[in-house]
Amino acid sequence: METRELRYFVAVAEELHFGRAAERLGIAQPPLSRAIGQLERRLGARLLERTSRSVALTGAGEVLLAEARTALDAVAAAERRTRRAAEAPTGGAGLVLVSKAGAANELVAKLLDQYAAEPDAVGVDVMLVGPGLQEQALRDGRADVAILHAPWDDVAGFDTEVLTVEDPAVLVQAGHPLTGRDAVHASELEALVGLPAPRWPDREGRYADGPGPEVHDVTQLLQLIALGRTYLVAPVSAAAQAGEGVAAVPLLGAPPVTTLLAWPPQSRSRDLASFVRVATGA
Amino acid sequence: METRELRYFVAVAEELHFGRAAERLGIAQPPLSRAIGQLERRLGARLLERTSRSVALTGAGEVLLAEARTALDAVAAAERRTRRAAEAPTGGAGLVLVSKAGAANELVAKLLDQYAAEPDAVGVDVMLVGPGLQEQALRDGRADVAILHAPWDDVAGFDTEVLTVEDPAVLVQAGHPLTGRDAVHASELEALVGLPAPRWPDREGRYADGPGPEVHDVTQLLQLIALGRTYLVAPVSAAAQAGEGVAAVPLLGAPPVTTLLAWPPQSRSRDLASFVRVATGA
DNA sequence: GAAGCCCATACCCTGGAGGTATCGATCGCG
DNA sequence: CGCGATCGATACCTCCAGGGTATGGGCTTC
Repeated sequence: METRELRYFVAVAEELHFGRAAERLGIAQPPLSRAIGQLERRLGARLLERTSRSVALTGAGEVLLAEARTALDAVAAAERRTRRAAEAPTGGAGLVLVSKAGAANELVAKLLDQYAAEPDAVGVDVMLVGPGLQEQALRDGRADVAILHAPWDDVAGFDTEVLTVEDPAVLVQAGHPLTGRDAVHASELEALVGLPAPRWPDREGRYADGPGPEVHDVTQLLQLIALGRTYLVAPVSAAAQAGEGVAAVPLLGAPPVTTLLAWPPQSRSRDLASFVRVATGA
Repeated sequence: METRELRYFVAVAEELHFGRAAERLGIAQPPLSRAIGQLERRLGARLLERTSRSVALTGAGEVLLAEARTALDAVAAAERRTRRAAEAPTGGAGLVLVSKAGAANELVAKLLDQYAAEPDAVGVDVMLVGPGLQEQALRDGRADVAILHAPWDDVAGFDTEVLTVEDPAVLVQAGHPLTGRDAVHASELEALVGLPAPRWPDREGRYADGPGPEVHDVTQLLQLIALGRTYLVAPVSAAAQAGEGVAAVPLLGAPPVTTLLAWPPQSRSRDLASFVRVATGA
């Protein structure tokens, strides 16, 4: 199977419409129909159930959609990381670290300082993205190593090292009724806080429907908290840099927040290995 | 990048010889030279340093080799799993479980029985391979779920659930001096056992050089142990099924052996999920 | 039943992948 | 030092696969 075929199939599977998929791919509809037909014939599997009015995925089609996405990510990662490896000696960054915008700032700063002091250190670019998007950056090669927060971020499929374990806290507007309390229990959180959770964009930059403000970075989020429009559950350390107008209340009965370093398991890069070694204090 | 280009590059990178790589790929040498040249031009990166007498990987080339291997595995997995998904309703196996030949037999049997009793159970094929080859089967889609043994097998990159934790033991010929002892400490194992470790084939079916007999399944290995030609460190449960002529001595000072279930993290298959649920006793 | 939507088929054309022949550089050897 | 052998690169040709346009044919909708 060629990546072109996988790209074509993913486009059709996502659009469930040959015409729109072809437009998205920048080709005409007939070649797309043929390409999918050939793919089905060679796999010996029906991937799409189509009538002249609708297109639907078969079971095999759903399997291929999931597998094709990860395969295409792996190919994209190969291309990006190779490009970066070639540029690295001539001024490009040797490593890209991705973190949640606004999170774990102190930790990251300390980490970068420590690493920069190493004799064989290479340049490190820091990339900041919304929650849940770091994993994607790691998978498709835009980043080499990520700061993740279990249990919120999905750690599956990466090598990890734990950096810190912290208790969670609720961040609300200063003066909110909750701030009068010593702590909140997770089970009563929703009722007591009385505010909608913020909504972050997904990997295509779109927002799901629902209550709660749309946010795309932490500065913006902290302002919205200070204005009493939303709240946030975060590690206690985040409360320190929240600033004016925001108060933190310890959250009980919730799992601790583990900050960890994650990287793709097949990475055998010398630079990455030495970065991880420094980060884990070995 | 197309998978064809990645296959070509991997062939050259592994052979470090355009002629042999072309032969392996079943094409002539000139198109291969051109394809690599084009790849380098499009990536803007020199991948191979070649003189008329030698071919060597550049830094970028090494990165691409590692990344390309995992990308090609992902593509192969997409193809295999799609094929299997299409065959499943008509008699093919819905799931493929891969385990080390001869290991954890009882556990696996119990697991399969429990799962088969589920209302929505699908057929499960069991695939047995040599140590260290299960991960590859999982990565390239020949299997959906594996039984692995930490810390011997490499768990990186998979979702896992722990099944059992056991103490390790040394399996030697019955009557071996060691069998007179209550236990052995890991640090003194090599000196006391006085035998070479067995050698298993790697992913291409080749054996590394060194002392110790070449083995490719556990029956064969147990016979060799009974003949006093080699020894094995295994979880204590393995000793039970070792049979005549083989004795087990507890091994101290070594990490416990964790038997775990592993599967590719992106798998969203309903069947796999229910298998894992049964296996973890939830 | 007329119109519109949408996927499949028919047919043509071009780019690029693959083949053969050969060059040019390098190394070993007498 | 010159000769042959080795090996990657280049030149040139062929052919097919991937892409385009035109159109058919099944459904749905008023």
